[in-house]
Amino acid sequence: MDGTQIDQVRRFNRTVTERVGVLHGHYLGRGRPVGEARLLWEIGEQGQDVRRLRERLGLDSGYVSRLLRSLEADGLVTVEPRPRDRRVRTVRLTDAGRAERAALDRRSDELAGSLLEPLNAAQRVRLVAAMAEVDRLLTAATVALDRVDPDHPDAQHCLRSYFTELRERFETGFDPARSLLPDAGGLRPPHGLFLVARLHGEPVGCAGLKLPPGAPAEVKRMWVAPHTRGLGLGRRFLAELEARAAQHGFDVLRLDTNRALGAAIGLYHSYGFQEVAAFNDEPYAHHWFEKRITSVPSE
Amino acid sequence: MDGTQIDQVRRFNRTVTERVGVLHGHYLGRGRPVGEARLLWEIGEQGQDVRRLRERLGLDSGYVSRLLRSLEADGLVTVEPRPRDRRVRTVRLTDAGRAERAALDRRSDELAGSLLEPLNAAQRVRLVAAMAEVDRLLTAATVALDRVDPDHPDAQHCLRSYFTELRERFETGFDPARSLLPDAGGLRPPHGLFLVARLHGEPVGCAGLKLPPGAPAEVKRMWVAPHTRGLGLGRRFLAELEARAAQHGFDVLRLDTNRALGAAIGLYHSYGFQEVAAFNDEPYAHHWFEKRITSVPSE
DNA sequence: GGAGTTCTCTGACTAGAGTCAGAGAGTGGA
DNA sequence: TCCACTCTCTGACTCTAGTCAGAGAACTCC
Repeated sequence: MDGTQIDQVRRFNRTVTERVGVLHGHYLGRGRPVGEARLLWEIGEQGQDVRRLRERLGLDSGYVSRLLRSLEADGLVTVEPRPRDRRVRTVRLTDAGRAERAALDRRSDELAGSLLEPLNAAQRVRLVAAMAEVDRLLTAATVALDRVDPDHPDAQHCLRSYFTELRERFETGFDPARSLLPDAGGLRPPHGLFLVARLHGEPVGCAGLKLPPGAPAEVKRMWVAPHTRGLGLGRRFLAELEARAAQHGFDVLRLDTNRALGAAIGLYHSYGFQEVAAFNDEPYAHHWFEKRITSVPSE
Repeated sequence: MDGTQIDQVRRFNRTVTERVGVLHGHYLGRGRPVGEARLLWEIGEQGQDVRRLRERLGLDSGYVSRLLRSLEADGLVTVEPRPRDRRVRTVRLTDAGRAERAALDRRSDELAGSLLEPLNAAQRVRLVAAMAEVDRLLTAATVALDRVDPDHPDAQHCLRSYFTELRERFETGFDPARSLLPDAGGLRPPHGLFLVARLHGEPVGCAGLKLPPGAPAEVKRMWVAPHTRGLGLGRRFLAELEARAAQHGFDVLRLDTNRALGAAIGLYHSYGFQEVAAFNDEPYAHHWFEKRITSVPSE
């Protein structure tokens, strides 16, 4: 990361907060405090529990409560206890609330339009493409990789999605029972670990690592949610797993994969894996890969 | 401007205000209200008059005064009457103020760094390039074109810069006295007009239009400040002049230029001008261009 | 020297955006 | 049934970021 890059990022921040920020306050603020507008937005068409709103917006419970009272007084929302658990309260938009939300929506469109308006068609295309790129890369930078137990709900969610996808993509379908699965404890310390990637708290990918004593480390069950592909997450998982395997003193990382997973195979090649002879008899595998890594035993 | 573009701009706005905005408040806000920080920044190394600070930041005089009192109480600035006009007061940073400003600067760097930090080298390069593009195009969209009298200080500033540049770039140098200049009134109504481009209030370009009765309209003295080249300003000037000439009922737009101005010649070609035989005996011209335009007499 | 102007400052207010410490209703398990 | 816990709400504050209406000093022009 060099000084020129930092300077460019700072220039970008200044220009963007100036242009977008000023217009944002100007358009969206009209007549309604930003806090209320955000809330109105976050409630959505089907309503939300108050606690969830609080989490999503990261606000104090007292503050949210007060905002809701104000929206309620304006007739934009109704707040009712959830039948099953009457401590939890559910917020729903009234018709007036829906109308107000649509108005916000329109203003948001106007704001976007006013950024493009002074430009000619060619410039618009370039601006939008550059914005998409910035958007994608900033999003990528927001994804967090955390080690969790494979039984954690987020891990389970990813694994279910992973199996579903394999079932759809493998020519032969996929039955976890037929596959060489690590035993229950295989992906938790001390002989393994499991990572999930999260974007705004939602799980969007996973990867497991087997650390068998006396054998090479092995990547298992790497999966990235379709809507977050193209952010370089697969590569980041590999780098993280490689670093962790190295920390545990391993000097070879390997994995097997199915020929239907073309993008993954491309990734393994470009990340420095070499194709090797079959090192196991996984029935769903067509390719086996291996990479020498630099062991860095922790002291 | 289509819906997909609007959607992408909105996604961009959301991601950017989230990432940049959150970090902005977090980093820069530390210990000092944003208002004070902005002021500290705007004072700069050599100090500033209070009125100018007010203008630049667009703030109420009472508010600025109070912010200055607070900075003064913290020993960061000194405020003194200007010797020549004791109504105007000049703010200067103390050593402590300079240190505080440097700390803000560092935090700004950290903020920029924290956006890049989670990315790998290739992604950083792509992000920075995309940010530069967004920055450039949003800046382009901020430039305003206004009609002014050619004697207006902003117009004069541009014209002086224009002549200086011609003097440096023409093989033969440039002496306005030898050139075919429109007479004093030539670039003001009813037989002409003069435009300046302004970015944040600063003049960054100009272009004149002659509207001689019974002859084609003519572009004169088009100039764009070096630091704003590449924003499509030249093309925007031409489009604006063409539209205005058309409004006045002209159906041909022409201009002459010197062979040293390669970029301009490229622009004229790509904008639809055809090279024609010399239509005047301007001693500094090597190329003459003409474009048919659609006359739209105002009713 | 006086009138009108310019510039800055002070006092009095307002709105938004939160924070913090309970209170009270509701739930689940021993 | 009781106890601990969860969830939401209320009251009492705080801090920013302003706005508005003069007051008073300094300047300019006549």
